[in-house]
Amino acid sequence: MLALLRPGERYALDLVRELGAVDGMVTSEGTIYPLLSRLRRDGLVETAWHESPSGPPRRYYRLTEAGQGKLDEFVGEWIRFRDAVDSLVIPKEST
Amino acid sequence: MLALLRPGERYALDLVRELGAVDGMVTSEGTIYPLLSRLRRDGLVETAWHESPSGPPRRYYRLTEAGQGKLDEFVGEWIRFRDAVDSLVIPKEST
DNA sequence: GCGAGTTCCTTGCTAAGCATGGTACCTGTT
DNA sequence: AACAGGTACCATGCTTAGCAAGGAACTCGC
Repeated sequence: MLALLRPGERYALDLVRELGAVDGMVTSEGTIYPLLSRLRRDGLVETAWHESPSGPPRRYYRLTEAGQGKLDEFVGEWIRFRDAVDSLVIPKEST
Repeated sequence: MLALLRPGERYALDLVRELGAVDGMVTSEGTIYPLLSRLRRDGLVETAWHESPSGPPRRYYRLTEAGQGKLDEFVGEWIRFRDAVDSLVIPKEST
């Protein structure tokens, strides 16, 4: 989620659609809205309302400093976790 | 969990220690006993009691056919998920 | 027969995912 | 002006998972 916001601000439904388009990812509004609320509560994202060209106003989410830091931290954890799972899950070659 | 059992049968505390020794992994008894029970309930592992050289008897877990299949299936999902997260999380180079 | 080490498992709290449903705004049509 | 359809927000309620904590039971050495 935080990574999706790195390039710039986005609104919720847009994020849902983006994730849905990525192979191997699953999400729905019921997941994303509570998640974004938590990120906001924890100060990792900020929001601002902007008008929409077609519909009600949108709440745009933007990374904070803390959010950027948390993302960097997560990337490190992810790399370690990923490599750990790889080492367990992918059979070693014995050739 | 299933991957840890691929090489052969193991008992629960042994699995906890193995996971604890892997960098980036966290577990505890409170997590894996319920997990192993679920795997057994779902027919993905079988168990057998063997005596221990030092303590009460141990319950050894072994992959079933179904468990092997589930593991293979998971590996495919893992690869797709892993690559999806990588593509989102790791900044692309613009050089 | 008692304490220490080992092994098994359960209970209870908390948090997350997600389907569902509900509200509000905007625009175009009648 | 009403209303229908699309867009966007968010909350409720169910289910499940993780995990710390605690408890029972076996074995061995003293």
